[in-house]
Amino acid sequence: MSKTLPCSTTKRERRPDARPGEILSAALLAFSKLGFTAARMEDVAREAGVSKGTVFRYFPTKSDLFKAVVHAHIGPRFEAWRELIKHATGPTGALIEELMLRWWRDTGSTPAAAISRIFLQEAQQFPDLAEYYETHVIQPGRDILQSIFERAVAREEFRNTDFEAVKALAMAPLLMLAMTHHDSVMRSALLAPNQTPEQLISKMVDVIVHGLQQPTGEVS
Amino acid sequence: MSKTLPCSTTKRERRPDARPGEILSAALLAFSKLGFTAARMEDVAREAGVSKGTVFRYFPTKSDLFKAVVHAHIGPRFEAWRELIKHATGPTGALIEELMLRWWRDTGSTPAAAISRIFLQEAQQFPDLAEYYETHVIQPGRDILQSIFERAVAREEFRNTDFEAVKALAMAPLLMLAMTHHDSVMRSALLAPNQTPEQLISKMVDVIVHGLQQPTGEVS
Amino acid sequence: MSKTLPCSTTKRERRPDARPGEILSAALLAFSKLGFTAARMEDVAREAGVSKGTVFRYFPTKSDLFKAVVHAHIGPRFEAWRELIKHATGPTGALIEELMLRWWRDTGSTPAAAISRIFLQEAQQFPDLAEYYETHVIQPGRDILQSIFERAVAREEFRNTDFEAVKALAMAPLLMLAMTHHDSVMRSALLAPNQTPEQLISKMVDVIVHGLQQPTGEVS
Amino acid sequence: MSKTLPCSTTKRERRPDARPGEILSAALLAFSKLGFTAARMEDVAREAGVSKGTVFRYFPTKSDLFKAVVHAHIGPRFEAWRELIKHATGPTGALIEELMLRWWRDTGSTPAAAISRIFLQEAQQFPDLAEYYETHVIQPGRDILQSIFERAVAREEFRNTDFEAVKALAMAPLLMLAMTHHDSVMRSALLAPNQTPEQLISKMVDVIVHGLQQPTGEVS
DNA sequence: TATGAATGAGAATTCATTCAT
DNA sequence: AATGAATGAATTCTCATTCAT
Repeated sequence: MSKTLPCSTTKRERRPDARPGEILSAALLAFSKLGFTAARMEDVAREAGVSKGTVFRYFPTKSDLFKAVVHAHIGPRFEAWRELIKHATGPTGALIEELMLRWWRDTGSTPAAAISRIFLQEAQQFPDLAEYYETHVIQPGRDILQSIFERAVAREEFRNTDFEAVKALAMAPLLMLAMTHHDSVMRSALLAPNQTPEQLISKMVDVIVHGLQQPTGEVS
Repeated sequence: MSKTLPCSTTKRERRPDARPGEILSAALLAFSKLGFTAARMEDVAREAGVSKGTVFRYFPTKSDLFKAVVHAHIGPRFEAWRELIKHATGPTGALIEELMLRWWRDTGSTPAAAISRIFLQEAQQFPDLAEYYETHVIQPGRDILQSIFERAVAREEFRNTDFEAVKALAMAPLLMLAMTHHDSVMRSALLAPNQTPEQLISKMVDVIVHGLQQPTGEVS
Repeated sequence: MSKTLPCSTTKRERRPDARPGEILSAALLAFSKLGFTAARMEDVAREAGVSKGTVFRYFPTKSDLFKAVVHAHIGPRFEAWRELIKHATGPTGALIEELMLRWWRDTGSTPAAAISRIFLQEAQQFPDLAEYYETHVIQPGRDILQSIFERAVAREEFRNTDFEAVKALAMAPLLMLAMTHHDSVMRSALLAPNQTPEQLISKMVDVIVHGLQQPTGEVS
Repeated sequence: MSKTLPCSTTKRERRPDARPGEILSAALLAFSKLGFTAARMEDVAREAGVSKGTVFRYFPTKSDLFKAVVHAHIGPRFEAWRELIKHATGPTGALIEELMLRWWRDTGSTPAAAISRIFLQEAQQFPDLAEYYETHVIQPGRDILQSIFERAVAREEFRNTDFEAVKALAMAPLLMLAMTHHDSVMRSALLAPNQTPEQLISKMVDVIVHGLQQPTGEVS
């Protein structure tokens, strides 16, 4: 039955090194569409173009796969951002806008953004991941914003204040934007019908920066 | 023959009027902990102190139960808010702060807030609910904010601008706060260690209001 | 809350004596539509216009209910038929036709006919019922046919032969007719499009009687 | 050969080609014993020697399994019968007897006969199957009988008459025989204690053929 | 006695995981 | 190493039966 001629053409392309990456991409897609519980390993396998068994060869359990997805997409660009801040010369408002638009372009608008959404739902099932996330994503993010604000105070652009709330004010809309970007219903909660995410980001930065500027006159 | 030996606490109680509400509460809890897919109907039953069968007596399917949970907790206080706005006499900043603190107290900090989080993850499975949510929650919310801003412009408190982004700026942190409030990891993404949600809200309103005030001087 | 005035009008008609009969009728209907397993006790209750609890008051289990249905509709008219045979004077063909048409009118075309169909499917689950059926329905039926054939031989209408097969030949189409009468698909297996059951019965009797008549000539 | 070794080690076997057939056989057995509703998928699995999951791998739902069972056993031999008729030379009585005995041997006495019984009880649940059955089993069956009768008329063996009733007279006992063959109680309704199905069939054909022969003398 | 709410064993179906090929 | 057939525990949902009212 299975007599194969001694033909040298290998029908299947062998890319064993590429496999894990393809599986991770497929898994990110599956998890972002359905969440951790509802996504099926078979979906991941099909999307990755391999068999179920192969997925399990690289990632022994579904949880392992999820953790690997998170690790593969997490905490990537802090170094680049720190460089940007270090060498920035212009006004802080423009710097913040630049950083936010970059984050949106590189992370928020990509499938990786779904990870935050999944975390929001299922972090409790992965306490070790959650700790990792806290250490490698949340804290660095807050630190970077803090350094920007301190720079702005030093440059006498912003009044000195408690910046904790401002960080939340700046990060929350971005995260919401990212988390809702692939869901038509929830997206409309943030984004007006003809508004692009980039426009929203620019405008928000504008309001925040205004709100933080040195008071030229009195404040209510 | 009668195998029922210990008259333990398994008393049947007939309280048909109370059951649906109890089940709904239990379901909200279960869904908010695990999400729609991962929550088991048996969890709901145990939490409500009834048997599996009883849950199904009142809610024929898991989807029906979820929809009932949403309907029971959705779109509640718009009328009260509109009244508040209509009779408000003080500065707009104080009005916004009052509204947001109320929302937090009445909704955001309660288990009902989990509904938004579940929606974020699984709305696609419930298109009819999503439409309802859009109509009865999101749109009214946006409209109320819009009316506040217009009032402030009329009173010459705020400069006139495109308020779409401001709405997002105001709503996103509240939603994030609500969605992360019951998860220790994600909560720290927004809230600084010793900060209360109320403090965060007040401070954020302060920054936004500042950012919208009539320019006393020039803007960068 | 439920204060009822000392009004003497009883809202509900009390017919405790009629209850079991109504439940049996409802059960026959339900069983005939869906079979024993698929029919639900609640269907029976609703059809009978009582509550589930009431059904169980009269018939402790579903099996008991089924057995009661069978007993209520079984083995009914043998005496009447025996009388008819005893006093018959005309040709045997007419007698058989008369008996068959009566059976069809009184039993085969009524809901009671469904019992045979259900039996066919589920007799194994009710061995005691099956024995009862054998004793009180099948044997008497065969005996009556036997007596008719013997009468016909005595009257020199029929040639003497082994009548066992003839009984099967006579009974099978009637039973099939009864069992398929309420199912449009299977009914067409027997009944031609514009044929009535009565026409079919008459014609079949005609053929059988012909086949049994004294040979006037030779037989192949 | 096909007896499973009494070795208790539950070895997994991979025989994807053989599985569907084995499952179908097991399902036919289970359905014929209990009917569609009462048969459990686990029964089918155990009978087939596989796990529940394996049954569902090949047949996604219980209905699908039943439909597959029907298709596997339905309407098979019409071509063979038509050939037989075309080349028949002898008397029609012998031809009919031959056909009926063949049907009994090849279909009526096999487990496949149970399909008719299940249909009789539960066809309403499968309207598409019912239509298929009507088209591919019932109609061809009637057509074949019709062609035999017309041949007999042409050969002047049978008097010309309306054959619709005769078809019913011929088919009903066969179907009843098949449907009751595996149930000891109902079987005795048709078959006398020491009678074989083959004897019954031969004798019935004899009576019918007699009843249809050209009248040598007068007819009632 | 009648009701229908409550129960829980059981059935169909799903899917992470295993393992023969 | 790769495949996908096979497994069975877990999950939704059903319904005969029980029992508080």
